[in-house]
Amino acid sequence: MRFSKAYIPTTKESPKDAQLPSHIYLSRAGFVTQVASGLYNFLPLGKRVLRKIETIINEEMERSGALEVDLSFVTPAELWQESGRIEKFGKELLRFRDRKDNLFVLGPTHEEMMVSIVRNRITSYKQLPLNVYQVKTKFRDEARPRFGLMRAREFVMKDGYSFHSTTEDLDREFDAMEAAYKRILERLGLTFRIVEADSGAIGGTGSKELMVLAQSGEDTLAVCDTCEYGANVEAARRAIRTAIPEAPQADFARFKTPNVKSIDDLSAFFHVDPYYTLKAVVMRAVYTEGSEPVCFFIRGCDELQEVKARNSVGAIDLVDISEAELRDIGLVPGFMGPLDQDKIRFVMDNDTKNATSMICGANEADYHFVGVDLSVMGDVAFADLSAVQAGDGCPHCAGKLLHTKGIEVGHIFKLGTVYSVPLKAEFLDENGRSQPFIMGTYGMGVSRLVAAVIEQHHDDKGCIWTHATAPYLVNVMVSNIKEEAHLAYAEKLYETLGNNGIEVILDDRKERFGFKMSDAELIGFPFTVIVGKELNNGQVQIMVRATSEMITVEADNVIAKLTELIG
RNA sequence: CGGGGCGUAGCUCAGUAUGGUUAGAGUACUUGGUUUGGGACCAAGGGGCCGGAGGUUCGAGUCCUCUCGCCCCGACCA
Repeated sequence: MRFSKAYIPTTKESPKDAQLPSHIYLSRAGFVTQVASGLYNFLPLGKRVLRKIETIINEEMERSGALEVDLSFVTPAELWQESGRIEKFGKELLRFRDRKDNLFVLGPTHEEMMVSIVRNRITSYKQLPLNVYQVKTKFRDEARPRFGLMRAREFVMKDGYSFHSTTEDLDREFDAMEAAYKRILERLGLTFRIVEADSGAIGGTGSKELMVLAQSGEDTLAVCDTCEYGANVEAARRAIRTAIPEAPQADFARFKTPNVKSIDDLSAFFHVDPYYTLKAVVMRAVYTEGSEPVCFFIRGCDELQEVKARNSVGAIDLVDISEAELRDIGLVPGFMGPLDQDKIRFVMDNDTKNATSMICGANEADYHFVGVDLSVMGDVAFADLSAVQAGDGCPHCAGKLLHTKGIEVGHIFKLGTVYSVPLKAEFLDENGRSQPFIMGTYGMGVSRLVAAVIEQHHDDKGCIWTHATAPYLVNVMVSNIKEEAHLAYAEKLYETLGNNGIEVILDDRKERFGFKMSDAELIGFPFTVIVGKELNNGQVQIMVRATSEMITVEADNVIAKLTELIG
């Protein structure tokens, strides 16, 4: 491609709405333009990057035996009514009617459609397993699209679905998909972690997220500094604590603690480590039908992890509750404890099981119990409720957990029969009995990956594409096109590189050196060959974008050097 | 969906508190000339329903009401 013939509208100014590096640079360098909230146009460069990612995904899917399909973007609403998700998705589903007044939705994901193409066609265990996928535009009418391509309403996703007759076979495929996804991200040149994720309300038996590590990531991860363990904080576990503060000496007693309400107050009042205090957090748990207040007890040194708390009671949501409401129930804010407490449902953190020497509220204004032995609690609900903190021990090795930020670019999920049962998608097993398909689902955000590459690879000058994602690997830049010898050399180099299968662009624009250099850096081609005045000495320079290195090479040795650099 | 902010040239923004020449700058664009290794300079041009509707006024980019759009924080996000 010749730059002079290309359509690459670069700008000096960033769009005022852009915040993230990926959004700023992808706009400034002419990869995308915004159309409306959460809607983007891909210009020629952006489209090339998108296609490169898709190609790698397709190659790895082919390699792992998955079959590509392409399902209708517009899907009949009946399918969504059948699965019950039309209510669950709510306003995120963009609905509309056709001329015959039939209701349709734009597909936000394709579980229903995928099940529909398989059911009644795959009817025997002999036809299983099956793994089908597509790379397709999706639409979710997000309440708040943001961060450019990172959270758009219209986006490109690879979504795959596998169908199995046994959970063992699902496990095998799940592992195969994890390996395939890992290869895809490695080929793209990204630094990532595969982490354990919250399976959430959808149930299923396991899910993992693929997280591209970047400061701007929306998810917080707990990762081990020694082994491969990593988890979304929503699902992170930690080793049983070994460094335990010295226990306070106290017999069980009811102690007057006037106006001592917070953990800090309590800890200061008794000169005791917060580890030995019990924190009460009351929230209203909202269920599909109805709601109730629930009290979660954790150690004073811990923080409640809301997703874990929500899962522990099977709620779909937890909302804050006012002190006035607590009083109405008969609770005493600041002095709540689990002993002799029958006003509301409560759940205790696993780490409080059999805890001794504890201080907790006495459910009476200005009184706490000290020297509490929680093993007396016996048969109450325990669950993992607390948030993993930086420095906590890894559950798999002796390492420490650290917090880091990640961009969720993939999510693989063991669905089990969550969709096949309501959609009545069944096959006959070896014994001639009808069974629902056991399913897995494997998603990857293709357009989000475009942004993720830049979030992870940029500097203050612009994009730094990895070799596999670059719109063009080599930019041949003619410093001054009026120098006929320079232009002629560049033309020849451009042609030769192209003939050698290297994706190359020739910057033959009638612009000045600085202008073209800035564009090369903003766009982020991995290598720019500068053909300019050095050519008079028989030399050219290669700028390596990632390192800003300038390599001077003999003019007739450029291809060899580039080949070496590309590796 | 709650809270906050912003809509003026292709883009980035002044101008709006206190209504009053022909609505500005930078950049981008067109033409001519000079320049040519880090977003050049000179000159001459084109480009605006001041988001939209209604109102107040002799007069509205500016004041009032309504509306639409976009961004940020939060809630939400199989």
